[in-house]
Amino acid sequence: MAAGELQVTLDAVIVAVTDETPRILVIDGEDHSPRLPSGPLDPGDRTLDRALRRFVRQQAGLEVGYVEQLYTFGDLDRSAGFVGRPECSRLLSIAYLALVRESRPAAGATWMNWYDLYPWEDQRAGPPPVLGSAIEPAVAEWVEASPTPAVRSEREERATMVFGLGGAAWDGVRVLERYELLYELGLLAESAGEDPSPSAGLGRPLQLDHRRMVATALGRLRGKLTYRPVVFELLPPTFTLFQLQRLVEALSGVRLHKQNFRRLAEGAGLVEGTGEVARTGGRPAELFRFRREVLRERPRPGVGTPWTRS
Amino acid sequence: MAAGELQVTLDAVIVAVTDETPRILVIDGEDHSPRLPSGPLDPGDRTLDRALRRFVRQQAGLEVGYVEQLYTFGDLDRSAGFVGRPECSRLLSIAYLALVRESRPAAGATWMNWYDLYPWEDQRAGPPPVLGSAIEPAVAEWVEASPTPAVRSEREERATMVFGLGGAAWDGVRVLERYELLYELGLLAESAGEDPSPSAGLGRPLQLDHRRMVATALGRLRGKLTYRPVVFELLPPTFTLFQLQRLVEALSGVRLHKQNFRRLAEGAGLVEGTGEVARTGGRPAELFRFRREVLRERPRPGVGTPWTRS
DNA sequence: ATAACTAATACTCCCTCTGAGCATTAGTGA
DNA sequence: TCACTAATGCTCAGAGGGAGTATTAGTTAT
Repeated sequence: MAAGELQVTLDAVIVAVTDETPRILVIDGEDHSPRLPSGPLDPGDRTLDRALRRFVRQQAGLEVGYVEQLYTFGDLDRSAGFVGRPECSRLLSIAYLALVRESRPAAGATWMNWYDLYPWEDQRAGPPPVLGSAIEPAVAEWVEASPTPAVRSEREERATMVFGLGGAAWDGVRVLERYELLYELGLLAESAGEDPSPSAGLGRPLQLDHRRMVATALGRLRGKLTYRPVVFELLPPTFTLFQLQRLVEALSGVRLHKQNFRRLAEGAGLVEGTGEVARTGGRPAELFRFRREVLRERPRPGVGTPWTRS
Repeated sequence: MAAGELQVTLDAVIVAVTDETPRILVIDGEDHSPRLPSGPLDPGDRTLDRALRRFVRQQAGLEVGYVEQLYTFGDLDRSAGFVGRPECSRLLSIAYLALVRESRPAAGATWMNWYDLYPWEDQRAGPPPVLGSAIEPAVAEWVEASPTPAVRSEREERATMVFGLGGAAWDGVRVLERYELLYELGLLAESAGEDPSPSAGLGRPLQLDHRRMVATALGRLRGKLTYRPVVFELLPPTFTLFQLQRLVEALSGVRLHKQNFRRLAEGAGLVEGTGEVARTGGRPAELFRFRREVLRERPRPGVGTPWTRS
């Protein structure tokens, strides 16, 4: 690969949720860490969208439904520290988010729990231990080590915003910003440099900057939940309200108040009961379906989540 | 240019607001319509961001502050109907949104009212006449012309969602969706095809698909207003609350309730008074400044707008 | 059978946010 | 001094949403 050469690929973050675990599809790298499904931009593809669906079909044997462009990555240091990629060539990757219902496994591809990549993002059982044991001390130290008061103020602001330190609110959407701060602090395997790094509990890396891409996807998805009915792309056509709630909790990483969730979902006209019931282990639950008409009634239908823990 | 060749550019939607008019920077095309500032991706640019700032400096003599990546356009039909571009070559454009404070004009570049591109988006003086005279009839006709009930239902849903027909709410953020529907209906100059097109009042086109890019930018900016304090990028360091309100109105295309706007801006801790006052023609107004601390206090600080007209 | 358990569903309370309007104040210019 | 302009202050009502209590309808263990 010559210096200055430009290579363009499409990368896909394919998300499915089974058993309250959000997963992404990764391709096993033999001696490397796993990587995202990714394909070249073929001159024959009329649209980028089609190109993406084509190579996802080829590589993962998957027919994706919902697809959305995420971000285009093209900085020169993307492959920093990664063997086999000269830094002088530019790698341009157009990342996509795709949601699928069924999670049929595919040859060479694996479903991977996305909280294995970002353990600190799963707050369903309260703040994860890594936060207190490794992250918050490191961030606090970084703030302390500020060379000037101005820098210190900047760092404080960032720490507060991003990790909700100092009693501030934790914003579930800021996945990427948290990832980037940890990256800068050298806490992640892919940024640790020569230091063997104390990356215990700080998640598994992916190839190149794919972990950053997935962070982008996660943040985007969490944000979109609240104003577009995207959850239903991940559900079977009929489901109980509790299933829906568990799904939203899995994606947002937060526990929700059951009764309020019901009220919200029904009150917003997001779902409607089918008369059928499902046996669930306790009192049988009514089965619901997505109410498409809500799109006509409300400008921004979605499932609200309290992003804040005080 | 050979078939199958790939050309990558960065395109910039640079926004400034003066006198309650949001404007974008365009480069005058001699015999074509205006185009966005756009530059090649240089191998020497370490990051895409820097590449953008560099060529904006070169082409428009402008130093931009806030910069955000918007979307990457790469479908094959992007240059459809545009002279001088064979359709077999793929044009990949990474579009950016940039906000600037001062609007010093630049040689070869002009500031253009963005509502000249989308007259239907400015609802500050009530629904613009084009909506009733041209758009709504055309959309209604399109719905009527549905071949099957299923298609009809889809079209109805889309018309309702996007243009707020049938008493539904108008969502200011859906700029791109409105543009795309009008495009599909053949109402816009760039989509009219052989038909000379009745594009009166339907806005001026830009080169290639640049009008679509600006629509993306506008929608994104309107959305971002509500949860990030981006407005202040467009304001001088010190301003009156009414100035701020006029700015938000200009961007969102909607009139706001003055007293409530004040309460909101102050109550949310978004701004703080400097003791100074400005002579405004009536009772002097206090000058305010952006309160940076709000970033630490609130997870998603922004100026709310009622996106809905019933 | 009956009790213990699980999970769904119903309802209440209260606080905040926000849309809308009325009222007052402090300047400018005829 | 009055008319006018624009800023500022205040009230009120309804919607939304966070949190808790109570009730119901099943399953499972004894």
